[in-house]
Parts: sequence; structure tokens; C-alpha cells
Amino acid sequence: MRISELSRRSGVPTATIKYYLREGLLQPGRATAATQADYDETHLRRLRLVRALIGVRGLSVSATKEVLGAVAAHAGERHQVLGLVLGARPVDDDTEPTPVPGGAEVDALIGELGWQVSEHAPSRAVLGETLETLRSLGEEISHDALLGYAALAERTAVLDLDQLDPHADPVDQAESALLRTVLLEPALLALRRLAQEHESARRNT
Amino acid sequence: MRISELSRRSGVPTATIKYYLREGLLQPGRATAATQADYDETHLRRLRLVRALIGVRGLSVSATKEVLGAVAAHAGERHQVLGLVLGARPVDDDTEPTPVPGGAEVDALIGELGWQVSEHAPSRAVLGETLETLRSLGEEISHDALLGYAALAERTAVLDLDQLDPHADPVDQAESALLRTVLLEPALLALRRLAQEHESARRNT
DNA sequence: CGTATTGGGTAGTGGCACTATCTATGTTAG
DNA sequence: CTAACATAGATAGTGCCACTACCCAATACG
Repeated sequence: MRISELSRRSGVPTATIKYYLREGLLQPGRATAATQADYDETHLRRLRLVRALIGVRGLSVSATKEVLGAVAAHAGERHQVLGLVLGARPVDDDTEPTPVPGGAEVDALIGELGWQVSEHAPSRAVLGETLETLRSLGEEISHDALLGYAALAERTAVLDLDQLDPHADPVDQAESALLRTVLLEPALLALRRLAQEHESARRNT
Repeated sequence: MRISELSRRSGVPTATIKYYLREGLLQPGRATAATQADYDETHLRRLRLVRALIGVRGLSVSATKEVLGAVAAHAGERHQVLGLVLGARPVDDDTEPTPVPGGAEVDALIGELGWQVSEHAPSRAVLGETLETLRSLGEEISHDALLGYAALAERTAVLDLDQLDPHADPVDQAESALLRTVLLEPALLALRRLAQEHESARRNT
């Protein structure tokens, strides 16, 4: 199909499709002539995926590019894909983990839980910074509460992985994992807020 | 204290503090003269709070203003505060809930769980849109899985509410709820990603 | 053959979160 | 008391981002 049909079927303006092509978010079509290229269903699917990551999850264009690149590069190593989102660095990044405020607490927590996660996992820093910020605002999360959240996170992760089809093609599986990890995030936060409202109402009856 | 000290103690440039004052994120200081105003510890705390919401959680300036306004307006009604974040509308918004793709599924889920949440809760729409987007990409979340996530969300919410001090001043309690709801979000997502990496490693051993 | 479409490139737009500058006024050290 | 410095309030400018509009030469199609 030509770009206009890709645009019509995806609802994305051709100018924007060209922009995504320039930014490397979308693979180029098969050129049939100097001013003609052919796109297929894989382009359409990729375009919808990009739109979802940017629109629903709110990733930036550059973050989206990084995530998609990481998935493509490590399609066969499913469990490495799962940690890669939102500020992720290349998996082969072997720089020293930057000491981050709250990092020691995070290391201790992960050790206590017996979790095996990469030293470079950006989530470590995110967690440390967030806990440190809360503390500085006088809202320290107790160790017990943190353990509770971690246990629930672990059960969520089990649920996440249970839904992956182990028989699927590795590339499909990686993309599926990406979608269910990243795109589900707003849904999980929404569920938590709904649950908070319900629970709060229940307690104040 | 004067604005320069507020700036020094918070690490926020005076120009930015003035910008927040203009935008209504920060209450004006007590004017002592035409070109002089006095700020106190409450301003400092508020400023740090604003910075945390914008920097750590990634809220926009306008969303931050809305959230802070909602907290101030409903400090006594704790359970209404808890649902208010990221795209929240005023609580007294009595417009018809806009029919949203996936809305029926969300309504059914909430009914099945026995949750009592407002019809206007923006999280309903977020959840519906996200599930719908996933479905359009061929990654439908099964009803069972959704129930599982909801159950875990409910337990998370219980943990959240357990940590609120029922004896605290209503305003403090509202602010505390805000911090633990909104600011904890990146931490919970980080925990999930770490848990996914661990669980994935465990299964592939 | 003539009109429409396309790929590829460049430049422009609007929104956002600041940031810099200006002026009239205040404060304060010497 | 005055000169150097700080401040409130206002306006304008900056840099980044995600598009969006336009242009041109080269097809494609009826």
C-alpha cells in the first residue's frame, strides 16, 4: 500500500508518518521508484504500536524509539526485554551504576526479597529517587510497607508472565511482553486509584 | 524569608518561583511593601511538593495546579481526594460521563468487584481506553487476568490507606494521601519492572 | 498527456516550562 | 544619606518537542 492508504487506515496524517520515518520509529517501505514506496501490514501494525506507546502511555518519541530498538535487538532474550522501558539504557551498558540517593535502601530491599535483577536496571534508580523524595517530604515509606508493595508487585509480575504464550515466535513474544508491560501501566495505576476510592468509601461508611 | 532564601533553600531559581506564583502553584508571600514579600516554611514545603510532582512523577504544571487545588478544596473529604490525579476534573463535574470505548467493560468489572466509585472518575476512562487499545493491537487482557490485577490493586489500596494517620489534621492527611498516591506511582511501576525481571530470570533458569 | 500523488527535504507552528530583562521601588552597609 | 544591592511584577525571549505545511522533482494513472 502507499503512504496515503497507510495514513487512512491508521488515522495518522502522512506528514506525521514521514516524521516517524525520519526519526526511525517506523521502518522505511520498500522503494519501488524514486518517489514511490510500498508499505504492508507490518508497517500498519508498527504504526499503531508507536501511537499507543506515545498516546496512551505517554512515552516521548525518543523513548519509544529506544524501547522498540531494544525489543528488536533482544527479541530472543525475553527476560531482558521486560526490564526495558522509560529511560532504559542499552543492555550492554557496562558503566558503573551511578550512585543515587536511596540506592542503598533499594539494594537492601532487593537482596532481602531475593530478587535477581541487573545492576543497571533503571528502575533501581527510579525507585531510590522516589523513596528519597518522599522521605524528604516527611512521608517515609516504612520498611514493612515497602515489603508489602514489593510482594504485590511480585504477584503482579507473575500474572504478567503467565499471560505470555511460550509457544509464540520470539519476536512476537517480545512485542507482546512490551505491550503488556508498558501499555498496561496506565491501566494498573487506574485500577489502583479506583480501588483506593472504593476502599476509602468502605472505611468511611 | 525573602525570595532569594526560598530559592537557595529549595534549589529552585527565583525566576521559576515567580513563574509558579504566576501560575498559582504557590501561594503569594505576605507583601510587606510594593517590592517586598515574606515567605515562610509553608511556602518552602509547598515548593518542594510542587517540584516532586513535576519532577519525580512527571505531572504537567497545569495538572499539578489542578491536583493541589482539588486537595485544598476537599481536605475534609479524604476519600474524594484519593481519586484525583492526572487529568482529574473538578469533583462537582456533573456532566454526563462521555461514552468511551471500553467503558462498558469497565463498568461491568467494577460492578462485578462490588467497588463503589464515582461515575466521573477519570480512571474509568483511562482504564477503558487502555484495554481497548491493547485489544486493537491483538493483546486483549482476559477477564480472569483483569480480575487478578484488580484484586492486587485492591490489596495495594488497602496498604495505601493503612498508612494514613487517622489522627492527623485533615489538611495534612489530604496532602499525605496525595503524596502517597501520586508520588508512589513511579515507585510501584519500578517495583513491578524489577519483579518482572526477577520472575522472568527465575522461569528461564 | 495532463492531473494527482508521492518521497524526500526544509522550514514553520504551537505548546510548554522555564529564563532573562526591565523598571520602579526597597533595603542596607558605610 | 547615599550608593550598591535586592525585590515584585510585568513582558519578552529561549530551547525543546511533536508535529505540520510547503516545495520540488519524479512517477502513476485515467
